[in-house]
Amino acid sequence: MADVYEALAAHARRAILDELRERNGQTLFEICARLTMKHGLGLSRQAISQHLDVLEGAGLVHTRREGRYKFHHLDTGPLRAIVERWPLPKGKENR
Amino acid sequence: MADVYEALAAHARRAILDELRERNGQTLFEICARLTMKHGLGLSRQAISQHLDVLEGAGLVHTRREGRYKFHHLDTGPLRAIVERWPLPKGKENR
DNA sequence: TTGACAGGCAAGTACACACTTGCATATTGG
DNA sequence: CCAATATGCAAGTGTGTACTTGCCTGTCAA
Repeated sequence: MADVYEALAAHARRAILDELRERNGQTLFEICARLTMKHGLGLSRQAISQHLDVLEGAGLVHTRREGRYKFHHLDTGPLRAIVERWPLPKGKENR
Repeated sequence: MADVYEALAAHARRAILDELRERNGQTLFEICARLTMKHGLGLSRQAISQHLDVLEGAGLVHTRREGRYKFHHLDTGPLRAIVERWPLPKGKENR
């Protein structure tokens, strides 16, 4: 299981998280299309699939299989470990 | 200026942040010694120095020069960008 | 069934970066 | 001044990993 920090290290993976935050539960092909269109990333399907594996390994993405579709869901929970490890300065914890 | 995500990607840099959280304002040599002792990392001085440069570039560490000493201070502020970009699930924002 | 669609597996390539080695620069104490 | 301390600079090496290419498996509709 890869750690959260490694998962966040790649620009493409952060873009995927952005995409899932905007529209949760997308399939691999949807993510491919939208990443190419909106974020201007020209990545192959396999590249994105590999990134999704890393994100899932870090617990940032959960998947749900349905027939020939596989839907990807964002889970920001693991990010809490970051701000718990190095607490933020007081004043605005709740945005 | 390197981004926060890249800065957090390396295990050694996270250990340095841990060390600074425990005892703020350390010099390079102090960090070297304590990393070797407590965290069991066998890194050269230059390696740690390079890591500190990255952390400073990401705004996670600020430095203060004083004679031949250079003190390193932790700043967790940039971490806020992470939880603002992908908000945490409701319920426990303030631990 | 056949064909189209959605996804998975595996090996190869290329570049980034973590780490080292060697030398140079500044500050302080004797 | 001289030696020790604390740090900086620069080039080289090697491994990890992001990305590609090629092929295979599974699901649905006609």
